[in-house]
Amino acid sequence: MSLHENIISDSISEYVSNKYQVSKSDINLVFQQTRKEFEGDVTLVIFGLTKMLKLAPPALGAALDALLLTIEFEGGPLVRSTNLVQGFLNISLSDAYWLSRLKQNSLELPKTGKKTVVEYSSPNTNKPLHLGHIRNNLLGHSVSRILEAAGDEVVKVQIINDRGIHICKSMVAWQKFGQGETPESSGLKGDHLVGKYYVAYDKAYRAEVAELVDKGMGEDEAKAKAPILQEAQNMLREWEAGDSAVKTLWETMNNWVYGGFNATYERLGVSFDKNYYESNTYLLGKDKVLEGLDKGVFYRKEDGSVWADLSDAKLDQKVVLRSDGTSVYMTQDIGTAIERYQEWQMDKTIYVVGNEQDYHFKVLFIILDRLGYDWAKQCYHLSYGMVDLPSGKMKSREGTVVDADDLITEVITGAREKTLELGKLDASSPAEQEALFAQIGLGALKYFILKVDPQKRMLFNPEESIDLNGNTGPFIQYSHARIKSILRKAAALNLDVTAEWKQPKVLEPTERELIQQLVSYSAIVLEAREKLSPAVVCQYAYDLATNFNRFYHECHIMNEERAEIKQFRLNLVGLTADALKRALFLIGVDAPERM
RNA sequence: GGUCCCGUAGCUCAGCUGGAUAGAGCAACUGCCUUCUAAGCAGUAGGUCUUUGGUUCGAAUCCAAACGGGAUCGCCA
Repeated sequence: MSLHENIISDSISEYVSNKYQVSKSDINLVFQQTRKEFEGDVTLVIFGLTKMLKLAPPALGAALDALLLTIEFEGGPLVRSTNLVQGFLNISLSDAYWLSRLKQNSLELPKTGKKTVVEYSSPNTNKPLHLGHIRNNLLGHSVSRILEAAGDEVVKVQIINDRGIHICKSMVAWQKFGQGETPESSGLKGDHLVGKYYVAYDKAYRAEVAELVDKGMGEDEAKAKAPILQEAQNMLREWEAGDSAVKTLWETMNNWVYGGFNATYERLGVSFDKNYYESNTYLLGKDKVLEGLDKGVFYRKEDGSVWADLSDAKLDQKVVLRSDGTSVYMTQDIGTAIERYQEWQMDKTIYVVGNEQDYHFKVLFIILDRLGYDWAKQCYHLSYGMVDLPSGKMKSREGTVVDADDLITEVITGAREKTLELGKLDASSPAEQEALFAQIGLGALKYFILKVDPQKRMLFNPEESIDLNGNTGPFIQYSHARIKSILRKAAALNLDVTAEWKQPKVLEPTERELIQQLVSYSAIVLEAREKLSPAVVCQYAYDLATNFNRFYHECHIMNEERAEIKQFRLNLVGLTADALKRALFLIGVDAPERM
């Protein structure tokens, strides 16, 4: 609730509770933003009150009107005027109030003293990153920045799934077909090189299965007995046994992949404070499962496999250790969670993982709870929807996956073409221009993805993702650059943008709207933290940019003749630029000084 | 089949702790660059908020069911 809502609310509660002998706690006032077609800044919905007090809206409205006009704020009236339409009391606040709010507005929020670990990305090391990872990365990174802006201490981590049969498949294929190829010799990015052999594996595997089926073997049997699969399985066993040749190859190929991932992360502008590797944590998970078995949290079947019985939580049985004693996905997530808590003692953990794993995390959190970890209740799965393409769902087997590196290159190319088309580039160096194209292209891509509510499945249309007009990242960047241009002009004339302004007699409507938007910044950050949704920030940034553009169109700034008003407007747009830049920062988008 | 998520304009999305005539952008059509960046501003047109029932003074919003789309229920990760 904002300041004026609190003041008005207190005042009305006091009045009503005294006059009508009702408890203050029963008085629930509903505020909403006044609709455009009515005059006012904020609207109090009084249906609830009229019902509780058994009064007609006009009678109550008149009483409240008189009351509101007496409220003082810093020596002047808080409320300029009100009007009642049915059960809606539209309230216009005084300009003095808004200007005071603007002067005291801060874009810094107090520290909460809470520590949050955000896990995101979590790639497998057998193939390059794709569009799905991009949504994941942008969400994780943006949520981290939002939490930080809201005052939390944030630790960004990724768990790298660096071990398992999928890696062995790439390794086997590289051994068979690779002829010693390396990123250097092939000129391929390391993750793409390893991905190439994962594809080669799959191709060989399917050929072998088809051949076995031709020879009369059943399909299921053929799938299990294809020689190349057996080679991969054998390699996994050798890996687990610590075979040095296998380990060396594994390390080599994984390092190629890490080099590739890091390059992609850097282009995307995301980062991590710490990496966890499944190869380091899966054994801890196994120990913890065995402890849990002793404590009766799990049970062992005759074949030796270990299970969690979650039927009392309306879930199924879930395997946590295979009959041969090796770990499954759940095992290592248990280990990682425990290790991480020991390391950070965090108040909250957020797992940014796609919604296809809703069930997995539900189970994981229950198991952690049953193992006796009270922090299990502070674990949260930030579940996001799949990314669809206009052609349908992404499927790696059908080659319809959008590669992350290709996509980044494409949006930058798109930004370059469209910017050159507009022909608005200042005389800047080629390097500076390229940097700008990257800022704009990625701004478009990030905004396009983050403006959608994380929980929803989204359609990714490559053409629309590089749009520069309308509700897009570049529109917001442009609004910021426009202000910067004005401020440069002011600086050239030795005008001090940060100097104190004198209060204009009357605010223009577009000025007032811009101020209202500016002072709601901190509330928006808190809402975004509450909802863990960068989309909230996107909407805010867009609204703020729209408000600025309307103001810009209605009011002169540098051409304003009245010096005091000019000074005020310079201040106002300066503050707007700051807020725009901060909001963009929260969604990982750069704010160019000119464009 | 069980569980979970989604269904709003031609398209992509807001709005969902119940409130006024359901909002943006794109696409279509009209205006506005001899004053601060037209990547902009103003406007026209476009909707039985999937359907049905319920709760309520009031439902896109809450509840139930149906229909449609998706995910998941592996000793894969």
